[in-house]
Amino acid sequence: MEENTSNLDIAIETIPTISVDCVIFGYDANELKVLVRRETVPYEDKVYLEWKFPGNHVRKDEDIDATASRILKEQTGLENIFAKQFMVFSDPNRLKRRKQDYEWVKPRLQDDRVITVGFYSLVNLSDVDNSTIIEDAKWANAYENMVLMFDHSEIFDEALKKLRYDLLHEPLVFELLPEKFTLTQMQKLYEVIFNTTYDKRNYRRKVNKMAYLIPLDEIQTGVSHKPARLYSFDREMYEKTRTERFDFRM
Amino acid sequence: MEENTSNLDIAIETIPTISVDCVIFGYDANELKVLVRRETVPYEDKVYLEWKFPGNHVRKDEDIDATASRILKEQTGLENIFAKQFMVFSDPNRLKRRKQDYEWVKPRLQDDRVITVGFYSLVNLSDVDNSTIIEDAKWANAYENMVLMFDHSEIFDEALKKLRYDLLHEPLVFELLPEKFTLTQMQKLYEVIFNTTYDKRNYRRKVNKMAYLIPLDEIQTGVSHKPARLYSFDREMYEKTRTERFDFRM
DNA sequence: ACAAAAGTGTTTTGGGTACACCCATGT
DNA sequence: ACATGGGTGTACCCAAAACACTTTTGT
Repeated sequence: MEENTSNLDIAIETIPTISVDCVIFGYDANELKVLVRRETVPYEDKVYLEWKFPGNHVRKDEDIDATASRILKEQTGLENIFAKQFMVFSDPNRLKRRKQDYEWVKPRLQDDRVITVGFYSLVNLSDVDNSTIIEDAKWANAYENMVLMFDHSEIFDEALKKLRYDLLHEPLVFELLPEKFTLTQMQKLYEVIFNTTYDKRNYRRKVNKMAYLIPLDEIQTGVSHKPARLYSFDREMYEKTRTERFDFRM
Repeated sequence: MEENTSNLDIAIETIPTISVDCVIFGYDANELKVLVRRETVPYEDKVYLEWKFPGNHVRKDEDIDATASRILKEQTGLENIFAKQFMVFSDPNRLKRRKQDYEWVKPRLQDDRVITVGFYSLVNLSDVDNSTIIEDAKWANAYENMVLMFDHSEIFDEALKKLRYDLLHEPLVFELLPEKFTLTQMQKLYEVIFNTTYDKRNYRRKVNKMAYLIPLDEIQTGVSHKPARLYSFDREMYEKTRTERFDFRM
């Protein structure tokens, strides 16, 4: 679960049996992406190229949200981005499901049983400087159904389920959008995450009722068509006007 | 986090840094209840009577669902009852928030840092034989706002939030009802959990659309008024007819 | 002028909500 | 006969969904 720290550091600083794994979703060019890291896994005279989500052990003095923030900073260079725990994965054999994976991870562990807390996160890809920050990592299409190490495919499924669930009940969509965005950008984002399409007029009627969606005196530039009005999200207004039963279903 | 096992057993069998705490909800006589255990906490020449949720460390060979099942069996005598993880609590100081609590728990721990996974559970109180099973425990009114040990008040708040959330999106209500129930019992249960009231006719119109709610050729007995028809939940029918967006909102 | 996306209203349908009386049973 | 909860229908309003054309800009 640990790639960036030596065994000695683990012994000194971390809890050997608890890790955090992060499913980092990003949005770009009408595609939902997810960050995976490449690992070279030598096994029986072969070398496998495999992929997994970034993860890390929990340090002795931090809570799991701090662990997740630390991982997100390392992977994306960003701080204060949205992240949320969604599920604990605790199968005693979760690291041993394939021999080569277990052989790869064993020397990095102090204990062969690691319970991991899954976090999902949303980042706006235009905020990420891919060239400098990310090595041995790629933004994969989230619907590509990659084979991942350990139980990470299962972790992905649960993360996507929870992302969709939460997106309908919390204003998460604004974590994925730039500060100023068009209504079409917002609509496309829902469409790509829920893998569907919405009627433009009905969609706009619905979002126009949201008092916390502020139309700006500003329009798109650099597009070869009628430029769209930009909007921003007013979190304060949202907190003031939200109701218990509110939902973001489109 | 551990009351029923000696320190030696912990050393042999369990993971010292990970526990499961269970918020067990039960329904009876129009009241939502929650199971708390009494602990006697001696501190500075006084003895405090305090309450907490039942919890236990995770054993080396079990996943956290098995840990939760084990706790539920110990506390209620019931097996195969609904339980669901809802959140991880990982504040490094969560056991040290009050001195007397920490002094009490310290000798029961191998490690002063324990991360706990919160589970909530739903039981039908008519299935529980309180007289024989539960010692040093009581079913408290869930809305009593008890002061609990450690971070257990926070755990309760999150459990109730998740219970309500899930109740609207999964057929959990049937875990709390007896096998055969009346529509009024079902309505009262929603009302007590959401602390509100619903119109009887509108409520019935809504549930009558649920194909998996089977009217039986059987009526209540022993009531001094018109006896109500009994219904049962057909889980197979539910699985067949449920849709992605289904919800149980009343 | 053309391409490309922005922006805008009406109609139909179904669900949510508010509301009051008679019925069947036990005591 | 009375008390108690069981059981039922209608009217209004609003939200969801289906559907097509004009506008503005860049090239």
